[in-house]
Amino acid sequence: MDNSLRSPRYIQVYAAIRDWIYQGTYKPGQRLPTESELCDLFGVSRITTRKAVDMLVDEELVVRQPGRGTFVVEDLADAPVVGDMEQLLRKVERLGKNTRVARAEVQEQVADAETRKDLRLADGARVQRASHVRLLDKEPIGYVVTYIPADLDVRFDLNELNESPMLTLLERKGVDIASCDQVITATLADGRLAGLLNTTVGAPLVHLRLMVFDSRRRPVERLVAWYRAEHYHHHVHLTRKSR
Amino acid sequence: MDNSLRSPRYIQVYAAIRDWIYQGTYKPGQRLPTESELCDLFGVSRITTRKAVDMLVDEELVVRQPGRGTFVVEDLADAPVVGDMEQLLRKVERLGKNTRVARAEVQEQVADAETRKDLRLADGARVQRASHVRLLDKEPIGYVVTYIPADLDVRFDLNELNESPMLTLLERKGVDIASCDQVITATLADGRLAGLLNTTVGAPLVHLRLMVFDSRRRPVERLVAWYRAEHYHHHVHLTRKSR
DNA sequence: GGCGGCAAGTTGTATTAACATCATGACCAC
DNA sequence: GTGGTCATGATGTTAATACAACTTGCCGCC
Repeated sequence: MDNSLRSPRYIQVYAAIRDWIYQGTYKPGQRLPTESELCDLFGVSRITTRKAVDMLVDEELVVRQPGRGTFVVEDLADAPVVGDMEQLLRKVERLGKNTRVARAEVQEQVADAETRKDLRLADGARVQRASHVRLLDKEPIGYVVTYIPADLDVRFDLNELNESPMLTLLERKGVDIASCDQVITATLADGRLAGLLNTTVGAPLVHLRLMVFDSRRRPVERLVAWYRAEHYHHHVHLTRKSR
Repeated sequence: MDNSLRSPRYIQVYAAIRDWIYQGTYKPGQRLPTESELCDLFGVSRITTRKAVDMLVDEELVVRQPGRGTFVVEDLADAPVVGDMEQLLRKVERLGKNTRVARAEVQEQVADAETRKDLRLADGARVQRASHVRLLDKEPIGYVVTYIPADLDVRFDLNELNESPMLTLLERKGVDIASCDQVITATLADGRLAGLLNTTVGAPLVHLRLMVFDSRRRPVERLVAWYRAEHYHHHVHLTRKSR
């Protein structure tokens, strides 16, 4: 490692490994050299190497497997934006405090095909389905439907759901929420949604789908929501660790 | 720190400080105890403390100022989701390779009011405005307009813009891209957009606004885009560092 | 009075060291 | 053969320590 450069060594190591990956020296699924081999290769200590690899892990460019090694992730091609879920949890919690719910419903039922697929359930499996309209200053801003596998053994009643969002409740009930996938797109209000959201048919809506997983990557919640566009702005802030 | 718990010490320290912040023990703008004070408070080494604070910095809950201290960020309330910009850069680069552009235009002009505000320009300041329709398999999927301050002293021609997205070009020309803010919402196609995107008036569109900043937080690009909803799904993957 | 430089305090980077946890395969006892 | 045990090597966590870079305020010199 060249010490005359301004950038710290761990950045240089990070950039070098990152370039290996993007240039195909190490291909998806392949194992990287072990950390001590990397130490020897770059002539740095293990802490420095680990800090570099930590950055790659944060970017989800590589995954570490204790006892086995560090591997380039399989799906480099269309990796989604990666962020920190802690923020979503706080955001949802705040939303729950600053808004009210209306038309709340909850029932246990047999899962429909799409829910079965997303939650990886067998035919005829049961789910808890909860839905509500969310109000900001008595004005409806979104319609939210959530599905929870019945075999998760967590039950909700209407009072709870009026108080806190499902995600907050899940956590409070001890479900170890670990990650989620969020897909956002645009759609139009049909007659039913227009009625629920007090808007006109054809109004622009933000359509959000959320899958929540526990630490063993089992799906624990499926959420589908429609928000009135004028009340929903999905804000993402991205920063760069280095050059 | 309790060693009998399964979670590592740096996670415990992280959670403790995080809770201080959320519970108002340390308020926005306030300085946290110094790292060595934190070490004494929790009875851990500086490495452990730093790792905990690193996590808070990643979440943008606190900012470090070398030589001064570590401070709680000012705007806790509606902090956007924070992620890694490296991924966006790669994504944009791939998009440039997998799609084509049509109706590309570029010209230097006086900035309109909104662009002036976003790019923090004075009255009468000039910008380069570039616009194009992006095609996937000859089908228009989005209409993109970008504004670059003229005093950035970076010039583009149509050939370049046909080849690579603006963000890729900016980086290639040596602009040190450091962070960005992205806001996504839904809207409807008006007559002009419907024509450009080969769709109908009233079709659902994903509306994206992007502000790009350099390492000194100066705005270097403003991007406004409309994508046909069926061709744009904003995918976010969030993971959790701990409990 | 103003300016420069020094000292103290804080974060930034880096090393060496040790032990814990996990996965794997070889080996041995049954 | 089957199953348990152990050694090995990988990542995970933590410690003690040192020096560098930066900010700020104090203090003395001019």
